[in-house]
Amino acid sequence: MRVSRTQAAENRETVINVASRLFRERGFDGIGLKDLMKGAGLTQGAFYKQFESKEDLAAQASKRAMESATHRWSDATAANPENPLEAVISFYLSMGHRGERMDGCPIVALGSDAARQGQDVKASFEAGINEHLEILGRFIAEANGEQSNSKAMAILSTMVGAVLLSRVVNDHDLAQAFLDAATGQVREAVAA
Amino acid sequence: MRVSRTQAAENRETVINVASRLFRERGFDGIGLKDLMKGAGLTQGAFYKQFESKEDLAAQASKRAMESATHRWSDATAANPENPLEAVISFYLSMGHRGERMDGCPIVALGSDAARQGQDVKASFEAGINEHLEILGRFIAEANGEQSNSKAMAILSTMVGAVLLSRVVNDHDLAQAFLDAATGQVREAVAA
DNA sequence: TGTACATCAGTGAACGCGCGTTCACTGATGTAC
DNA sequence: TGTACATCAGTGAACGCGCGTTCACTGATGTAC
Repeated sequence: MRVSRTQAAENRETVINVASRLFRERGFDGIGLKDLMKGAGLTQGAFYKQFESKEDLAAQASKRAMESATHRWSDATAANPENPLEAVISFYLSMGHRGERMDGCPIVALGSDAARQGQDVKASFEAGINEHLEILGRFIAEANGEQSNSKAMAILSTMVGAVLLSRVVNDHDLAQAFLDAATGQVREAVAA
Repeated sequence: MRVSRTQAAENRETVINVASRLFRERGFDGIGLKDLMKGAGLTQGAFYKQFESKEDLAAQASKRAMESATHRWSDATAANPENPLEAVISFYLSMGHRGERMDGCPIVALGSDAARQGQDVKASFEAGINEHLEILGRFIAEANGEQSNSKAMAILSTMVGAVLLSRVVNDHDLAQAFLDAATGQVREAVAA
């Protein structure tokens, strides 16, 4: 049965939000359209009224996931507005973040998968990464007055790699050691 | 028809080698047993004479992929034996490595997928990561006399993150910038 | 403002297909004597 | 060393299942008058 335009638009947003979380948890290939739509309270048949293909949804959901990641950075800095960089670092390089794949950084959760996707998905990631770099660059400038894009890239690399490595090992102590080592190096890089 | 024990053992090794490459290229969910066996010159029916399940193969192939990654590090250092650390850094953080998912570092190619797998796959990664850390630690000690596990972890994090980030963006220049930024930071970290 | 009709978001079944896994069978290999 | 038999790696078809996608249908929404 037909549904109002605003309701349809809301449903679309819900599907994208649900997908952005379930893709992160299970991978693009790890969850089907049926379960994705069910998570949004709809049936699979409605999917193609809103999206061109699963790949199309993957691109939309990747964009949404990256946007929600920048929101989480904002939330983290709200707790420590005097030192936003330190706030981001300690949130990102925490065992809490390691544990929540579904709501955590999409680069870590989906990076290996995204590298195999088409250019639309990569464009979503690229846009989000540029946004992340801009925010990081601003915080670094606040911390030491230096305007360095390269430093932001190196720091993002270290943080992404450390959380990824912490997730692929069983050993909690080793996972923690990666996060700690990265924290130390990032702090040094900022100060340098 | 039956095949000699040595032939059967060789076939098993071939399947593991093929899987270690195809999993890296397409992900654990991106390639089926039929194509995996075909890549080894066998039919799918033979699979369960050699492996318990696809997950079992994933664990074996992950182990093999990590081992072949350490071999590549050795090859890289053979080209520049006086500065093995620099040899590894410049090989790992290159656009060439970015482009060859199938033969490149499994942590980058499969890290996000591995984080969703069972403990056997993670154990394979963990063992390979420890091996990588040991090699890195040795090279760092050669370079500056310092014995620091933490430094090896931070450097590995930076390198893994940089290649992952370079792969999820379409823009070649941005990809190159991530590799360059990481190269700079890793060199500084070694010198520090 | 009220009525008649066209639109279209959502439903649920169906499509063909490839998946991981199982199985009866084959025939060369390995073993027992 | 030669023969008879048991073993078992590999074959190819079949299993049930879930996948992404399509489609006829429904009925409330939106539009035209």
